[in-house]
Amino acid sequence: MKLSKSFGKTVREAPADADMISHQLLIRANFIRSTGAGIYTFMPFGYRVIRKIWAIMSDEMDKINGQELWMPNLHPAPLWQATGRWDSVDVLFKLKTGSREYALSATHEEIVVDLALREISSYRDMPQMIYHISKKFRDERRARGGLIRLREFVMKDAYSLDVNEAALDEYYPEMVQAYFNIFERCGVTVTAVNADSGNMGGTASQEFVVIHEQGEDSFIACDNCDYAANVEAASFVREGEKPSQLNELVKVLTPNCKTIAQVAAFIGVETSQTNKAVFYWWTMPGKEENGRFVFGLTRGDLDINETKLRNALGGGELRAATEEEIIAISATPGYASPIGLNVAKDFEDDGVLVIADPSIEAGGNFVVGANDHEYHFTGANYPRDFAITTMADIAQAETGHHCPQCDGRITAHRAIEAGHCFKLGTRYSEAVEATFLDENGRPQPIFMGSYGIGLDRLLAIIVEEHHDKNGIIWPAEVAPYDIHLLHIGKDEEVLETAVSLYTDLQKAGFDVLYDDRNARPGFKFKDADLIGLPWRVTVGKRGLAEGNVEVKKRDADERQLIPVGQLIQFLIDNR
RNA sequence: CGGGGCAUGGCGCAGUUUGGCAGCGCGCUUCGCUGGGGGCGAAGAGGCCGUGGGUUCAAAUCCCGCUGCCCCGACCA
Repeated sequence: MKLSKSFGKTVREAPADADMISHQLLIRANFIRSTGAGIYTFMPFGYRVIRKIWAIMSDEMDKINGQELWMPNLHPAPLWQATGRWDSVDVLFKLKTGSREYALSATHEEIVVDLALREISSYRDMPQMIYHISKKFRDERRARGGLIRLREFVMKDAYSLDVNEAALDEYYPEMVQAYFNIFERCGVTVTAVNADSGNMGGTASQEFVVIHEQGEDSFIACDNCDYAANVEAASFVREGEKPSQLNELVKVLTPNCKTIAQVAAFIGVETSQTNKAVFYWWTMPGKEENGRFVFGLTRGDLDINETKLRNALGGGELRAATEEEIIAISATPGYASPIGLNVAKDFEDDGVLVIADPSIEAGGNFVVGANDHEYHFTGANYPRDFAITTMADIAQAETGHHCPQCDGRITAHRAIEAGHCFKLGTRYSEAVEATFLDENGRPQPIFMGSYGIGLDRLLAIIVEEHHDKNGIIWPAEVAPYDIHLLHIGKDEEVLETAVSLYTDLQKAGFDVLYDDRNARPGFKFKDADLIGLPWRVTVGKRGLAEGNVEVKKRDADERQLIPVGQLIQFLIDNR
């Protein structure tokens, strides 16, 4: 490609509101252009990188017996209604035309399970793994970070179909390894962590995360062992002992102490010597009218993780309870505890659902609300002084907590989610009765797995990890071109040499970007650094007088003079 | 969806406080000089000041509504 003919051009300044480095550099270097919030055009350079990543993914998927196909992006509504996700997936783009309704492809489980229903009839038809690379559309409430969170994006999604859970369990690690291979070939350092499977449903999932302070995800990793998990799935040891002697329950006046920090300071104890109550209104999907009050209880120094709480409840939606709802269960906002409330004995019982974190037993003689305005109790102990409905791990893991696997401490990291693997099990196949006949002629549900990586996000992550103050530094396998060729000055011999190198390098199998513009050298060098191809070859009068051209790797400081005749062999040797 | 910010030529910005000719840098066109890290000079093109209403002799500037974009949070397959 001759730079003088390429579509679009590099710009000196990125839009001021581009916050992430990848966003700034990709715009400046003419890889992407914004078309709307969370909607981008891939310019020719950017699209070449997408195709390079695409090739890596196809290669790794094919190696584990994947078959690439191409599924549609317009999904008839009945397919999504059949799995129940037409109503439960709130980022789904829906279209209506006449009497027909469609969803834009937010993901492709519905299409796959529909295909499986038609194509898989016997255990002999499995195992299968199919995948494709195509557009996804999600009505994100807030697109952000350039290519990090988009409304329209490109995803590689793969789906495995197996006869039973054991077969899925056996295949799953191959996919995880393929994921590590993909990320490694793209030059990205990932950590695999156990994660919550969220709306996807299923039995297990792993997230591939890249540590990044501007990431929107966070995960927990042990400083000492290999324990790692998304905060929504991370556990930790509740440190603290029950006191040997239980104090008496005493009601004390605590004026203006509505927060844990205030009451702890007023009484003169650590926040870990208190209990924290958080109130939610919980609704199961499709049963909005049958909402229930949920009382979440943890030790005062810990926070409730809503996803963990939701999982403890078996799903559904949570929102903060209103003051009226709190008063309606006879609790006092700011001074609440389960003491004196009609606590449900179990989920069937009508009382108040109290979900408590085990941390309320790691300690004792707590300060808790007295359900009376401006009063707290001291010396509160479970189960002596109050009942709960159930105990569950609902507290958020934080930096400094004790690792659940070893003696180490855990640290919370901000991260970008680069990929996700789910063991879906029979969540989708049962919804549409996608079954097959086993060896005994009995119908069995298909066991599915689904595995996704966002290509645009991955491209952005590559830039986040591979750049310097001058521009992008593309890893060789994903670079849009191999060589940035440029000439300096107007000297006839220089021009002729550059033009013939342009042809010869391409004949030797290299992808070459030739800066043939009549521009000053500094200008060309700045552009070369910005675009960030692995090799820069400079033809100038000075070097050529000695029969040399200058070769520089983008990520190295030193330049080498190579005789023109040996350039191709040099580049092949150093590929 | 809650909070905050921004909207002036392709990009980056000034001008808005205190209403009175729409400006600067980069980029673009033409010409000349220059030629190893975004060079210099000269002459040009390009803007309904996001949008709808209002106040006023007069609105980029003041008032009200709307839209778009960015950031934080919530949510997230």
